[in-house]
Amino acid sequence: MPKSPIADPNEDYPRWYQDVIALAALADNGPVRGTMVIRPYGFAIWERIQADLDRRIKAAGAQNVYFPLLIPESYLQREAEHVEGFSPELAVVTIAGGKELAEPVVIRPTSETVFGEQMAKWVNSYRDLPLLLNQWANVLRWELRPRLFLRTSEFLWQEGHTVHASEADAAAYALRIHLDVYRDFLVEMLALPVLLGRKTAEERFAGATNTMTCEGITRDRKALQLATSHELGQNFARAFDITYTDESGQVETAWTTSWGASTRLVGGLIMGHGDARGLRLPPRIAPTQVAIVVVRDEDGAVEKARELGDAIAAAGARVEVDADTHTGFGRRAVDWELKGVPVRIDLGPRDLAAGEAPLVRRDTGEKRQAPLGDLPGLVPELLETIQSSMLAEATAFRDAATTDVADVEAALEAGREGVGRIEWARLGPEGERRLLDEGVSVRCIQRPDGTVPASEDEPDLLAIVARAY
RNA sequence: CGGGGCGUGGCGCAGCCUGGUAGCGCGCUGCCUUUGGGUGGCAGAGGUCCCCGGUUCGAAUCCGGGCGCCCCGACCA
Repeated sequence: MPKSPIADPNEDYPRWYQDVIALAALADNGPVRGTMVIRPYGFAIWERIQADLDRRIKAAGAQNVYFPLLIPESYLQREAEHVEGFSPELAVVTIAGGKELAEPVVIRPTSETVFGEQMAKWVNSYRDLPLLLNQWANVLRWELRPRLFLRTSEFLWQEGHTVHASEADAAAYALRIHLDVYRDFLVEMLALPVLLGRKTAEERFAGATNTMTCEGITRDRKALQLATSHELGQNFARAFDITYTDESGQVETAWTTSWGASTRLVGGLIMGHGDARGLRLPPRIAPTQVAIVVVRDEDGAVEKARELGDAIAAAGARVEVDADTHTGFGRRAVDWELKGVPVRIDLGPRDLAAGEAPLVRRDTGEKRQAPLGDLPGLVPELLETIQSSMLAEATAFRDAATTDVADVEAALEAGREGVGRIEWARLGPEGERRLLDEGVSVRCIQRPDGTVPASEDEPDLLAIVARAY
């Protein structure tokens, strides 16, 4: 058993994720409080997340655009709840070009307002609708308490902004994004089981009429909001005068939505799957899926490793050959574990002589001997096994952390320890505030079958309560 | 803003109480050794001890003032 450079997760969870992040060499703290420098390996993970999400967003019909970083302060002020929600965390530029600006500009905390202003110009007729836009951009929120990846002041995300002719159409589209883009991505790619539902009025996005969430569970049994979709009603359409002429010639106010997912997903991935030895990446998102570690450069092991690597790559896996033999084997083995690479193959003279090599799973640690010739056939299959096994493990973990309860005090207890599930009718806004006082929040309300309710007033709804990052 | 703590080679820290040549581990450079789970050895480079002022023959250490950072809580994707 090698010495683990990472703290025992059972000892001190709050420190643990920092260690996992830092030691796995994904990111550093930035030069300004709360900002973050993402290293090449961390960014490779993000790029795969971004590429897959982008593909799904386009499949849902949205187009990519790019909007300004700086927003006139007056834009924010047009929607009362929105300003109120974001004012405390705005960074405001008051001087530019050496002169005091007539009107300060804020660095975007989110772009509803600039999109609103512009979309009003682009929407004239019902024929222009729906208008489905998305942008990949960085935004800034001066957070009181930043945490690497989970809540940095500056973060990179995707924000979608859409305009619709009717409330029903807007609601349907927000839900479609929520399920087909976010939920499917989280489950299929990141192997993270998610709790779906609506936010309570207390937790809703500033300016939204409905906020939907995908809540993940971290290994320390806290909730983490991984993605959200908002129905904005006509709040922004009214504030920015987004109107259209309908088929009968009537001028109507439109309905808008917005939805986003950020670099927090990398944090969610780390927190959802990491263990005491570092990252564990689900194969579909892993930049490198297979590391072939050359033990010693003897008997042509390096060449053999490259040939094997090519053969496995040809079978469809992302392979890296580690021929850095002047670094000790143990150190390199630990490095690949830290980086969470799903499969490792050790190749040295002994294996070449025997014609078989150790095939090691990162998720379970399981090691088995496999004939070299079989590897190109075995590996892709093994990667899929790991992918589904990690989802099953995370799901079982979440279920084991979840307790059904029947009253507020029990919900508080369950929420402190993990996830509590209680009938929303029994909790209610008063119960919610009681929990909030103790650091436990209602993460979402959902139907008994786990689907997203159309309103808070449906019968039999359940509230999911937990501590949150 | 409330409560704790810390500023000493790149990183992590000791030294401070009781003033007297600035140390340790990791990392880095070179050579050798070892490579199958974080090898071992030899040699070496690298520091305005956060800043300003004071006390003193002498300050990383004592005194006064300032600045910065981290952790816990309140705000939040």
